[in-house]
Amino acid sequence: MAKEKITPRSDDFSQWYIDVVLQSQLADYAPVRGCMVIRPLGYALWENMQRALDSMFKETGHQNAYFPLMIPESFLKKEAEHVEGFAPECAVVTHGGGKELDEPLVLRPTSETVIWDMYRRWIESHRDLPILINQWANVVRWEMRTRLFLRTTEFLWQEGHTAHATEPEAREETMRMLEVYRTFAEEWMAMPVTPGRKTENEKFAGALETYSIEAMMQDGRALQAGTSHHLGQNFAKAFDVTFQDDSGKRDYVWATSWGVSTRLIGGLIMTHSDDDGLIVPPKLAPTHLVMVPIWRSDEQKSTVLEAANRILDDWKLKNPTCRFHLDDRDQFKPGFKYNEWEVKGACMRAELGPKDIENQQTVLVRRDKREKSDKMFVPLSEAPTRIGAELDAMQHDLFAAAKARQEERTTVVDDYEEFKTLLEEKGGFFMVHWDGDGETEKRMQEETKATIRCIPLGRTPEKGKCMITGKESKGRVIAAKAY
RNA sequence: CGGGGCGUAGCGCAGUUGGUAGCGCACGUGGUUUGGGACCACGGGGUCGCUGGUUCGAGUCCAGUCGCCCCGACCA
Repeated sequence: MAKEKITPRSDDFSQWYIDVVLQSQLADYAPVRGCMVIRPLGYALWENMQRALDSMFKETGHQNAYFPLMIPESFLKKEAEHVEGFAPECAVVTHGGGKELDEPLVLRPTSETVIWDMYRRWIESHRDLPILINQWANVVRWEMRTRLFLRTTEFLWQEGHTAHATEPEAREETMRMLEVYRTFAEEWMAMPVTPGRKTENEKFAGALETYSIEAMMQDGRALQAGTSHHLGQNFAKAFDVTFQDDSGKRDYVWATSWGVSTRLIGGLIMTHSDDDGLIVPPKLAPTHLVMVPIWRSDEQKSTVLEAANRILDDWKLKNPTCRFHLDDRDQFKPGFKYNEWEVKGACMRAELGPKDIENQQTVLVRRDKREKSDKMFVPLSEAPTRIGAELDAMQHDLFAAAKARQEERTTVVDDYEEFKTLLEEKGGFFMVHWDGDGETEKRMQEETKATIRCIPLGRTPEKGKCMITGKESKGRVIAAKAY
Protein backbone atom coordinates (compact mmCIF):
# COMPACT_ATOMS: atom_id res chain seq x y z
CA MET A 1 0.00 0.00 0.00
CA ALA A 2 1.31 3.40 -0.91
CA LYS A 3 1.19 5.89 1.92
CA GLU A 4 1.34 9.03 -0.11
CA LYS A 5 -0.33 9.25 -3.50
CA ILE A 6 0.85 11.65 -6.13
CA THR A 7 -2.58 12.69 -7.24
CA PRO A 8 -3.84 16.21 -7.77
CA ARG A 9 -6.63 17.42 -5.56
CA SER A 10 -10.00 18.22 -7.01
CA ASP A 11 -11.60 20.52 -4.46
CA ASP A 12 -9.91 23.76 -5.44
CA PHE A 13 -9.18 24.52 -9.09
CA SER A 14 -6.12 26.69 -8.43
CA GLN A 15 -4.62 24.15 -6.11
CA TRP A 16 -5.47 21.37 -8.55
CA TYR A 17 -3.69 23.27 -11.32
CA ILE A 18 -0.57 23.79 -9.22
CA ASP A 19 -0.56 20.14 -8.25
CA VAL A 20 -0.82 19.00 -11.86
CA VAL A 21 2.09 21.21 -12.88
CA LEU A 22 4.33 20.25 -9.97
CA GLN A 23 3.48 16.58 -9.73
CA SER A 24 3.69 15.88 -13.43
CA GLN A 25 7.10 17.57 -13.25
CA LEU A 26 6.35 19.98 -16.07
CA ALA A 27 7.86 22.83 -14.10
CA ASP A 28 9.02 23.90 -10.68
CA TYR A 29 9.20 27.07 -8.63
CA ALA A 30 12.50 28.82 -9.16
CA PRO A 31 14.42 30.63 -6.43
CA VAL A 32 13.81 33.86 -8.33
CA ARG A 33 10.82 36.11 -7.82
CA GLY A 34 7.88 34.98 -9.91
CA CYS A 35 9.99 32.76 -12.12
CA MET A 36 9.71 29.07 -12.81
CA VAL A 37 12.00 26.35 -14.02
CA ILE A 38 10.63 24.52 -17.02
CA ARG A 39 11.60 20.91 -16.49
CA PRO A 40 12.37 18.46 -19.31
CA LEU A 41 8.76 17.29 -19.67
CA GLY A 42 7.47 20.84 -19.89
CA TYR A 43 10.18 21.82 -22.31
CA ALA A 44 9.50 18.79 -24.51
CA LEU A 45 5.93 20.00 -24.75
CA TRP A 46 7.08 23.52 -25.58
CA GLU A 47 9.44 22.17 -28.26
CA ASN A 48 6.57 20.30 -29.87
CA MET A 49 4.53 23.49 -29.87
CA GLN A 50 7.45 25.44 -31.27
CA ARG A 51 7.97 22.95 -34.06
CA ALA A 52 4.35 23.08 -35.14
CA LEU A 53 4.07 26.88 -34.92
CA ASP A 54 7.41 27.44 -36.60
CA SER A 55 6.44 25.40 -39.62
CA MET A 56 3.19 27.35 -39.84
CA PHE A 57 5.17 30.59 -39.75
CA LYS A 58 7.49 29.35 -42.48
CA GLU A 59 4.50 28.35 -44.60
CA THR A 60 3.20 31.91 -44.34
CA GLY A 61 6.56 33.27 -45.50
CA HIS A 62 8.20 34.26 -42.21
CA GLN A 63 11.83 33.92 -41.20
CA ASN A 64 13.40 33.65 -37.78
CA ALA A 65 15.90 36.19 -36.44
CA TYR A 66 17.16 37.30 -33.05
CA PHE A 67 17.30 40.69 -31.36
CA PRO A 68 18.96 41.66 -28.06
CA LEU A 69 17.62 41.02 -24.60
CA MET A 70 18.53 44.51 -23.34
CA ILE A 71 16.94 47.63 -24.74
CA PRO A 72 18.11 51.20 -24.09
CA GLU A 73 15.50 52.85 -21.91
CA SER A 74 15.13 55.72 -24.35
CA PHE A 75 13.84 53.34 -27.05
CA LEU A 76 10.80 52.48 -24.99
CA LYS A 77 10.03 56.13 -24.45
CA LYS A 78 9.70 56.89 -28.15
CA GLU A 79 6.16 55.57 -28.48
CA ALA A 80 3.93 57.34 -25.97
CA GLU A 81 1.31 54.65 -25.35
CA HIS A 82 3.92 51.94 -25.41
CA VAL A 83 6.03 53.42 -22.62
CA GLU A 84 2.95 54.17 -20.58
CA GLY A 85 1.77 50.59 -20.92
CA PHE A 86 5.03 48.86 -20.18
CA ALA A 87 7.01 51.15 -17.86
CA PRO A 88 5.54 49.79 -14.61
CA GLU A 89 6.46 46.21 -15.43
CA CYS A 90 9.98 46.77 -16.71
CA ALA A 91 13.03 45.25 -15.05
CA VAL A 92 15.96 47.63 -15.51
CA VAL A 93 19.71 47.02 -15.57
CA THR A 94 21.53 49.98 -14.05
CA HIS A 95 25.08 48.68 -13.64
CA GLY A 96 27.65 46.99 -15.87
CA GLY A 97 31.36 46.45 -15.64
CA GLY A 98 31.23 47.56 -12.04
CA LYS A 99 30.00 51.02 -12.94
CA GLU A 100 26.67 52.77 -13.13
CA LEU A 101 25.45 52.93 -16.73
CA ASP A 102 24.93 56.29 -18.41
CA GLU A 103 21.65 54.99 -19.75
CA PRO A 104 19.77 52.16 -18.02
CA LEU A 105 18.99 49.07 -20.08
CA VAL A 106 15.55 47.53 -19.92
CA LEU A 107 15.13 43.76 -20.07
CA ARG A 108 12.75 43.48 -23.01
CA PRO A 109 9.09 43.18 -22.03
CA THR A 110 8.52 42.89 -25.80
CA SER A 111 10.80 43.78 -28.71
CA GLU A 112 8.94 46.27 -30.89
CA THR A 113 11.31 49.08 -30.03
CA VAL A 114 14.69 47.46 -30.75
CA ILE A 115 13.30 45.81 -33.82
CA TRP A 116 11.89 49.02 -35.24
CA ASP A 117 15.14 50.81 -34.52
CA MET A 118 16.80 48.21 -36.77
CA TYR A 119 14.02 48.29 -39.38
CA ARG A 120 14.75 51.99 -39.88
CA ARG A 121 18.20 51.02 -41.15
CA TRP A 122 16.94 48.16 -43.27
CA ILE A 123 14.08 49.88 -45.06
CA GLU A 124 14.59 52.42 -47.85
CA SER A 125 12.38 51.36 -50.69
CA HIS A 126 9.10 49.54 -51.26
CA ARG A 127 11.36 46.82 -52.67
CA ASP A 128 12.59 46.16 -49.10
CA LEU A 129 9.05 45.36 -48.04
CA PRO A 130 7.46 43.38 -46.65
CA ILE A 131 9.74 42.28 -43.82
CA LEU A 132 8.32 39.19 -42.19
CA ILE A 133 10.35 38.26 -39.13
CA ASN A 134 9.73 36.15 -36.09
CA GLN A 135 11.87 35.60 -33.04
CA TRP A 136 11.80 32.91 -30.36
CA ALA A 137 12.91 34.56 -27.15
CA ASN A 138 12.47 35.13 -23.48
CA VAL A 139 10.93 38.32 -22.14
CA VAL A 140 10.62 39.83 -18.68
CA ARG A 141 7.57 41.48 -17.20
CA TRP A 142 7.56 42.38 -13.55
CA GLU A 143 3.91 41.56 -12.88
CA MET A 144 2.52 41.99 -9.39
CA ARG A 145 1.02 38.55 -9.25
CA THR A 146 2.51 35.51 -10.92
CA ARG A 147 1.18 32.05 -11.66
CA LEU A 148 2.98 29.01 -13.08
CA PHE A 149 2.98 29.21 -16.90
CA LEU A 150 0.13 31.73 -17.03
CA ARG A 151 2.05 34.73 -15.79
CA THR A 152 5.67 34.36 -14.76
CA THR A 153 8.18 37.18 -14.44
CA GLU A 154 10.28 35.69 -17.21
CA PHE A 155 8.62 33.68 -19.94
CA LEU A 156 9.35 32.15 -23.31
CA TRP A 157 7.46 33.22 -26.35
CA GLN A 158 7.49 33.86 -30.02
CA GLU A 159 7.04 37.38 -31.34
CA GLY A 160 6.43 38.18 -34.99
CA HIS A 161 7.23 41.66 -36.25
CA THR A 162 6.31 42.61 -39.78
CA ALA A 163 6.66 45.74 -41.89
CA HIS A 164 4.44 46.51 -44.88
CA ALA A 165 4.03 49.13 -47.56
CA THR A 166 0.29 49.50 -47.23
CA GLU A 167 -2.39 49.48 -44.59
CA PRO A 168 -4.41 46.67 -46.22
CA GLU A 169 -1.32 44.48 -46.33
CA ALA A 170 -0.68 45.00 -42.64
CA ARG A 171 -4.32 44.35 -41.83
CA GLU A 172 -4.24 41.18 -43.89
CA GLU A 173 -1.12 40.00 -42.06
CA THR A 174 -2.72 40.70 -38.68
CA MET A 175 -5.71 38.56 -39.57
CA ARG A 176 -3.62 35.85 -41.21
CA MET A 177 -1.58 35.29 -38.07
CA LEU A 178 -4.65 35.36 -35.88
CA GLU A 179 -5.97 32.55 -38.05
CA VAL A 180 -2.67 30.67 -37.69
CA TYR A 181 -3.10 30.87 -33.92
CA ARG A 182 -6.71 29.75 -34.13
CA THR A 183 -5.67 26.76 -36.23
CA PHE A 184 -2.85 25.86 -33.89
CA ALA A 185 -5.02 26.14 -30.77
CA GLU A 186 -7.85 24.08 -32.17
CA GLU A 187 -6.12 21.53 -34.37
CA TRP A 188 -2.95 20.95 -32.35
CA MET A 189 -3.86 21.83 -28.79
CA ALA A 190 -7.47 20.61 -29.19
CA MET A 191 -8.41 23.81 -27.40
CA PRO A 192 -11.43 25.60 -28.82
CA VAL A 193 -10.97 29.36 -29.07
CA THR A 194 -12.94 32.40 -30.11
CA PRO A 195 -11.07 34.87 -32.30
CA GLY A 196 -12.06 38.47 -31.90
CA ARG A 197 -11.04 42.07 -31.58
CA LYS A 198 -10.03 43.59 -28.25
CA THR A 199 -11.70 46.70 -26.90
CA GLU A 200 -9.80 50.00 -26.67
CA ASN A 201 -9.18 49.42 -22.98
CA GLU A 202 -7.74 45.96 -23.55
CA LYS A 203 -5.65 46.56 -26.65
CA PHE A 204 -1.84 46.41 -26.78
CA ALA A 205 0.02 49.55 -25.75
CA GLY A 206 0.89 51.25 -29.02
CA ALA A 207 -1.41 49.28 -31.31
CA LEU A 208 -4.14 50.52 -33.60
CA GLU A 209 -6.11 47.33 -33.07
CA THR A 210 -5.50 44.16 -31.12
CA TYR A 211 -7.01 40.78 -31.96
CA SER A 212 -6.88 37.72 -29.77
CA ILE A 213 -8.00 34.15 -29.46
CA GLU A 214 -9.88 33.51 -26.23
CA ALA A 215 -10.11 30.08 -24.67
CA MET A 216 -12.19 28.84 -21.76
CA MET A 217 -10.71 26.84 -18.94
CA GLN A 218 -12.48 24.04 -17.06
CA ASP A 219 -13.36 26.38 -14.20
CA GLY A 220 -15.18 28.72 -16.56
CA ARG A 221 -12.57 31.48 -16.64
CA ALA A 222 -11.28 32.87 -19.90
CA LEU A 223 -7.68 32.76 -21.05
CA GLN A 224 -6.20 35.02 -23.68
CA ALA A 225 -4.20 32.48 -25.63
CA GLY A 226 -2.62 34.55 -28.38
CA THR A 227 -2.61 38.07 -29.75
CA SER A 228 -2.13 39.70 -33.13
CA HIS A 229 -1.72 43.46 -33.33
CA HIS A 230 -2.27 45.87 -36.18
CA LEU A 231 0.23 48.55 -35.16
CA GLY A 232 -0.65 50.99 -37.91
CA GLN A 233 2.13 53.52 -38.47
CA ASN A 234 2.66 54.20 -34.76
CA PHE A 235 6.05 52.53 -34.43
CA ALA A 236 7.21 53.67 -37.87
CA LYS A 237 6.47 57.23 -36.82
CA ALA A 238 8.10 56.81 -33.42
CA PHE A 239 11.25 55.35 -34.98
CA ASP A 240 11.08 57.34 -38.20
CA VAL A 241 10.87 54.37 -40.55
CA THR A 242 9.91 55.54 -44.01
CA PHE A 243 10.18 54.13 -47.52
CA GLN A 244 9.80 55.38 -51.07
CA ASP A 245 6.92 53.89 -53.02
CA ASP A 246 7.01 53.16 -56.77
CA SER A 247 6.04 56.73 -57.52
CA GLY A 248 8.91 58.10 -55.45
CA LYS A 249 6.70 59.33 -52.63
CA ARG A 250 7.88 58.77 -49.02
CA ASP A 251 5.55 57.25 -46.47
CA TYR A 252 5.71 55.62 -43.08
CA VAL A 253 5.79 51.83 -42.95
CA TRP A 254 2.79 49.83 -41.69
CA ALA A 255 3.40 47.27 -38.96
CA THR A 256 2.07 44.23 -37.19
CA SER A 257 3.21 42.15 -34.26
CA TRP A 258 1.86 38.89 -32.89
CA GLY A 259 2.81 36.42 -30.21
CA VAL A 260 2.06 33.34 -28.18
CA SER A 261 3.88 32.26 -25.07
CA THR A 262 4.48 29.41 -22.66
CA ARG A 263 1.11 30.49 -21.27
CA LEU A 264 -0.27 28.08 -23.87
CA ILE A 265 1.04 25.23 -21.73
CA GLY A 266 -1.03 26.51 -18.82
CA GLY A 267 -4.01 26.74 -21.13
CA LEU A 268 -3.44 23.20 -22.35
CA ILE A 269 -3.41 21.87 -18.79
CA MET A 270 -6.48 23.80 -17.68
CA THR A 271 -8.38 22.71 -20.77
CA HIS A 272 -7.81 18.96 -20.72
CA SER A 273 -6.27 17.62 -17.54
CA ASP A 274 -8.15 15.81 -14.78
CA ASP A 275 -7.76 14.69 -11.17
CA ASP A 276 -5.33 11.97 -12.18
CA GLY A 277 -2.94 14.48 -13.71
CA LEU A 278 -1.93 15.71 -17.12
CA ILE A 279 -3.76 14.97 -20.36
CA VAL A 280 -2.00 16.08 -23.53
CA PRO A 281 -3.42 15.91 -27.04
CA PRO A 282 -1.48 13.37 -29.13
CA LYS A 283 -0.29 15.92 -31.68
CA LEU A 284 1.79 17.61 -28.96
CA ALA A 285 2.43 14.84 -26.46
CA PRO A 286 6.07 14.11 -25.63
CA THR A 287 5.09 10.46 -25.06
CA HIS A 288 2.38 8.81 -27.13
CA LEU A 289 2.59 5.33 -25.77
CA VAL A 290 4.45 3.89 -22.83
CA MET A 291 4.86 0.14 -22.66
CA VAL A 292 4.80 -1.32 -19.17
CA PRO A 293 6.24 -4.81 -19.09
CA ILE A 294 5.08 -7.18 -16.36
CA TRP A 295 7.00 -10.09 -14.88
CA ARG A 296 7.39 -12.17 -11.75
CA SER A 297 10.52 -14.25 -11.99
CA ASP A 298 13.86 -13.27 -13.46
CA GLU A 299 13.21 -15.78 -16.19
CA GLN A 300 9.92 -14.08 -17.07
CA LYS A 301 11.64 -10.72 -16.91
CA SER A 302 14.11 -11.58 -19.65
CA THR A 303 11.41 -13.17 -21.79
CA VAL A 304 9.04 -10.25 -21.40
CA LEU A 305 11.68 -7.58 -21.95
CA GLU A 306 12.96 -9.35 -25.04
CA ALA A 307 9.42 -9.54 -26.41
CA ALA A 308 8.68 -5.94 -25.42
CA ASN A 309 11.71 -4.65 -27.29
CA ARG A 310 10.89 -6.72 -30.35
CA ILE A 311 7.25 -5.63 -30.36
CA LEU A 312 8.14 -1.95 -29.87
CA ASP A 313 10.64 -2.12 -32.74
CA ASP A 314 7.84 -3.44 -34.91
CA TRP A 315 5.45 -0.71 -33.78
CA LYS A 316 8.04 2.01 -34.38
CA LEU A 317 8.53 0.69 -37.91
CA LYS A 318 4.80 0.72 -38.60
CA ASN A 319 4.11 4.01 -36.75
CA PRO A 320 7.21 6.09 -37.49
CA THR A 321 5.71 9.34 -36.18
CA CYS A 322 4.60 7.79 -32.92
CA ARG A 323 6.66 8.52 -29.79
CA PHE A 324 7.07 5.26 -27.85
CA HIS A 325 8.72 4.60 -24.51
CA LEU A 326 9.53 1.35 -22.76
CA ASP A 327 9.38 1.64 -18.98
CA ASP A 328 11.67 -1.23 -18.03
CA ARG A 329 12.61 0.14 -14.62
CA ASP A 330 13.14 -2.67 -12.16
CA GLN A 331 12.44 -0.87 -8.93
CA PHE A 332 8.77 -0.09 -9.57
CA LYS A 333 5.75 -2.31 -9.79
CA PRO A 334 3.43 -2.01 -12.78
CA GLY A 335 0.71 -0.32 -10.76
CA PHE A 336 3.08 2.43 -9.75
CA LYS A 337 4.11 2.98 -13.35
CA TYR A 338 0.49 3.18 -14.54
CA ASN A 339 -0.17 5.97 -12.09
CA GLU A 340 3.03 7.80 -12.76
CA TRP A 341 2.49 7.89 -16.51
CA GLU A 342 -1.07 9.01 -16.02
CA VAL A 343 0.17 11.94 -13.94
CA LYS A 344 2.75 12.69 -16.61
CA GLY A 345 0.19 12.59 -19.40
CA ALA A 346 1.35 9.79 -21.68
CA CYS A 347 -1.49 9.38 -24.20
CA MET A 348 -1.64 5.60 -24.07
CA ARG A 349 -0.29 2.70 -22.13
CA ALA A 350 0.42 -0.81 -23.37
CA GLU A 351 0.65 -3.56 -20.79
CA LEU A 352 2.62 -6.62 -21.75
CA GLY A 353 2.91 -9.61 -19.44
CA PRO A 354 3.54 -13.34 -19.78
CA LYS A 355 -0.17 -14.04 -20.35
CA ASP A 356 -0.29 -11.47 -23.13
CA ILE A 357 2.73 -12.92 -24.87
CA GLU A 358 1.16 -16.35 -24.63
CA ASN A 359 -2.04 -15.02 -26.19
CA GLN A 360 -0.19 -12.81 -28.70
CA GLN A 361 -2.01 -9.75 -27.41
CA THR A 362 -1.44 -6.54 -25.50
CA VAL A 363 -3.60 -4.42 -23.25
CA LEU A 364 -4.05 -0.84 -24.43
CA VAL A 365 -5.43 1.92 -22.21
CA ARG A 366 -6.15 5.47 -23.26
CA ARG A 367 -5.29 8.29 -20.85
CA ASP A 368 -8.37 10.37 -21.53
CA LYS A 369 -10.86 7.62 -20.66
CA ARG A 370 -11.51 7.86 -16.95
CA GLU A 371 -13.11 4.43 -16.56
CA LYS A 372 -10.58 2.05 -15.10
CA SER A 373 -12.22 -0.78 -17.00
CA ASP A 374 -11.33 0.84 -20.28
CA LYS A 375 -8.79 -1.82 -21.11
CA MET A 376 -8.56 -2.93 -24.69
CA PHE A 377 -7.28 -6.43 -25.31
CA VAL A 378 -5.76 -6.14 -28.76
CA PRO A 379 -4.05 -8.86 -30.83
CA LEU A 380 -0.43 -7.92 -31.42
CA SER A 381 -0.96 -8.10 -35.18
CA GLU A 382 -3.61 -5.36 -34.98
CA ALA A 383 -1.91 -3.20 -32.37
CA PRO A 384 0.02 -0.78 -34.63
CA THR A 385 -3.04 0.30 -36.60
CA ARG A 386 -5.13 0.36 -33.46
CA ILE A 387 -2.65 2.65 -31.69
CA GLY A 388 -2.65 5.08 -34.59
CA ALA A 389 -6.42 5.06 -34.71
CA GLU A 390 -6.80 5.57 -30.96
CA LEU A 391 -4.39 8.50 -30.96
CA ASP A 392 -6.34 10.12 -33.80
CA ALA A 393 -9.56 9.47 -31.93
CA MET A 394 -8.11 10.91 -28.72
CA GLN A 395 -7.08 14.12 -30.49
CA HIS A 396 -10.59 14.39 -31.86
CA ASP A 397 -12.33 13.46 -28.60
CA LEU A 398 -10.36 15.96 -26.53
CA PHE A 399 -11.38 18.77 -28.83
CA ALA A 400 -14.99 17.62 -28.90
CA ALA A 401 -15.12 17.41 -25.11
CA ALA A 402 -13.54 20.84 -24.67
CA LYS A 403 -15.85 22.30 -27.31
CA ALA A 404 -18.88 20.82 -25.57
CA ARG A 405 -17.77 22.31 -22.24
CA GLN A 406 -17.25 25.68 -23.87
CA GLU A 407 -20.67 25.65 -25.53
CA GLU A 408 -22.38 24.44 -22.39
CA ARG A 409 -20.85 27.35 -20.52
CA THR A 410 -21.58 30.04 -23.06
CA THR A 411 -24.66 31.97 -22.04
CA VAL A 412 -26.66 34.56 -23.93
CA VAL A 413 -27.88 37.10 -21.42
CA ASP A 414 -29.58 40.51 -21.64
CA ASP A 415 -30.20 41.46 -18.04
CA TYR A 416 -27.34 42.86 -15.95
CA GLU A 417 -28.59 41.38 -12.67
CA GLU A 418 -29.01 37.97 -14.27
CA PHE A 419 -25.51 38.34 -15.70
CA LYS A 420 -24.06 39.03 -12.25
CA THR A 421 -25.82 36.01 -10.75
CA LEU A 422 -24.86 33.60 -13.52
CA LEU A 423 -21.31 34.90 -13.59
CA GLU A 424 -20.90 33.72 -10.00
CA GLU A 425 -22.98 30.56 -10.21
CA LYS A 426 -22.05 29.23 -13.62
CA GLY A 427 -19.06 31.16 -14.95
CA GLY A 428 -17.97 30.87 -18.56
CA PHE A 429 -18.55 33.14 -21.54
CA PHE A 430 -21.47 35.55 -21.64
CA MET A 431 -22.75 36.93 -24.90
CA VAL A 432 -23.94 40.38 -24.01
CA HIS A 433 -24.90 43.66 -25.62
CA TRP A 434 -22.53 46.51 -24.88
CA ASP A 435 -22.75 50.13 -25.92
CA GLY A 436 -19.10 50.28 -26.99
CA ASP A 437 -18.20 52.81 -24.31
CA GLY A 438 -14.96 52.24 -22.39
CA GLU A 439 -16.51 53.73 -19.27
CA THR A 440 -19.31 51.18 -19.31
CA GLU A 441 -16.70 48.47 -19.68
CA LYS A 442 -14.77 49.75 -16.67
CA ARG A 443 -17.92 49.95 -14.65
CA MET A 444 -18.70 46.31 -15.42
CA GLN A 445 -15.20 45.30 -14.45
CA GLU A 446 -15.38 47.12 -11.14
CA GLU A 447 -18.80 45.78 -10.29
CA THR A 448 -18.42 42.19 -11.44
CA LYS A 449 -14.70 41.50 -12.01
CA ALA A 450 -15.62 40.38 -15.52
CA THR A 451 -14.02 41.96 -18.58
CA ILE A 452 -14.95 42.12 -22.22
CA ARG A 453 -12.77 39.40 -23.67
CA CYS A 454 -13.35 40.26 -27.29
CA ILE A 455 -15.70 41.36 -29.98
CA PRO A 456 -16.00 38.06 -31.87
CA LEU A 457 -15.03 38.05 -35.51
CA GLY A 458 -17.89 37.48 -37.92
CA ARG A 459 -20.53 37.93 -35.26
CA THR A 460 -24.01 38.19 -36.62
CA PRO A 461 -25.14 41.81 -36.46
CA GLU A 462 -27.95 42.11 -33.96
CA LYS A 463 -29.55 45.28 -32.79
CA GLY A 464 -29.90 45.40 -29.04
CA LYS A 465 -29.66 47.42 -25.90
CA CYS A 466 -26.55 47.56 -23.75
CA MET A 467 -27.02 45.31 -20.74
CA ILE A 468 -25.72 48.02 -18.42
CA THR A 469 -26.72 51.40 -19.85
CA GLY A 470 -29.56 50.44 -22.18
CA LYS A 471 -27.91 52.34 -25.03
CA GLU A 472 -27.82 51.10 -28.63
CA SER A 473 -25.65 48.07 -29.45
CA LYS A 474 -24.88 46.59 -32.85
CA GLY A 475 -24.02 43.10 -31.68
CA ARG A 476 -22.95 40.91 -28.84
CA VAL A 477 -19.51 40.76 -27.23
CA ILE A 478 -17.99 38.12 -24.96
CA ALA A 479 -17.75 38.99 -21.28
CA ALA A 480 -16.06 36.71 -18.77
CA LYS A 481 -13.79 36.52 -15.80
CA ALA A 482 -10.29 36.02 -17.09
CA TYR A 483 -6.92 34.77 -15.96
C1' C B 1 0.41 47.34 -2.79
C1' G B 2 -3.83 45.35 0.49
C1' G B 3 -5.91 40.46 2.87
C1' G B 4 -4.58 35.42 4.51
C1' G B 5 -0.96 31.56 5.39
C1' C B 6 3.91 29.33 5.77
C1' G B 7 9.47 29.03 6.76
C1' U B 8 12.17 22.53 11.22
C1' A B 9 16.19 16.46 6.75
C1' G B 10 15.56 16.23 -0.62
C1' C B 11 9.77 16.59 -0.23
C1' G B 12 5.35 16.79 3.07
C1' C B 13 4.77 17.76 8.13
C1' A B 14 4.69 17.11 13.99
C1' G B 15 7.10 19.29 18.02
C1' U B 16 2.71 19.93 24.78
C1' U B 17 3.18 24.71 30.28
C1' G B 18 10.94 26.61 27.37
C1' G B 19 15.03 21.26 29.00
C1' U B 20 19.24 20.38 23.66
C1' A B 21 14.76 17.43 17.45
C1' G B 22 11.01 13.58 15.56
C1' C B 23 7.32 11.11 11.88
C1' G B 24 5.88 9.74 6.78
C1' C B 25 7.69 9.68 1.90
C1' A B 26 12.21 9.77 -0.74
C1' C B 27 17.49 8.02 -0.42
C1' G B 28 21.60 3.76 0.63
C1' U B 29 22.49 -1.70 1.61
C1' G B 30 20.51 -6.76 1.89
C1' G B 31 16.38 -9.91 1.14
C1' U B 32 11.37 -11.19 -0.33
C1' U B 33 8.21 -9.06 -4.21
C1' U B 34 6.10 -7.36 -9.33
C1' G B 35 -1.39 -7.84 -13.90
C1' G B 36 -3.51 -0.64 -10.37
C1' G B 37 0.66 3.44 -6.30
C1' A B 38 4.90 -3.59 -2.49
C1' C B 39 7.07 -5.29 2.27
C1' C B 40 10.79 -6.44 6.06
C1' A B 41 15.51 -5.38 8.38
C1' C B 42 19.45 -2.18 9.01
C1' G B 43 21.45 2.63 7.75
C1' G B 44 22.87 7.88 6.11
C1' G B 45 21.06 12.60 6.32
C1' G B 46 19.44 19.02 10.54
C1' U B 47 23.96 25.82 11.73
C1' C B 48 15.06 24.56 13.31
C1' G B 49 14.86 31.30 7.31
C1' C B 50 18.08 35.36 9.38
C1' U B 51 19.44 39.04 13.37
C1' G B 52 19.04 40.66 18.15
C1' G B 53 16.77 40.17 23.05
C1' U B 54 14.67 37.55 27.67
C1' U B 55 16.59 33.03 30.29
C1' C B 56 20.98 28.73 33.74
C1' G B 57 18.79 26.93 29.11
C1' A B 58 14.97 29.07 23.01
C1' G B 59 12.51 25.21 17.31
C1' U B 60 9.21 26.99 21.37
C1' C B 61 8.67 33.52 24.48
C1' C B 62 9.60 38.97 22.66
C1' A B 63 11.26 42.53 18.82
C1' G B 64 12.92 43.20 14.11
C1' U B 65 14.08 41.42 9.30
C1' C B 66 14.21 38.39 4.83
C1' G B 67 11.92 34.96 1.70
C1' C B 68 7.98 32.07 -0.30
C1' C B 69 2.85 30.57 -1.36
C1' C B 70 -2.51 31.59 -1.88
C1' C B 71 -6.60 35.38 -2.62
C1' G B 72 -7.51 40.55 -4.86
C1' A B 73 -6.06 45.31 -8.04
C1' C B 74 -2.46 44.87 -13.35
C1' C B 75 -1.11 41.53 -17.52
C1' A B 76 0.69 37.03 -22.58
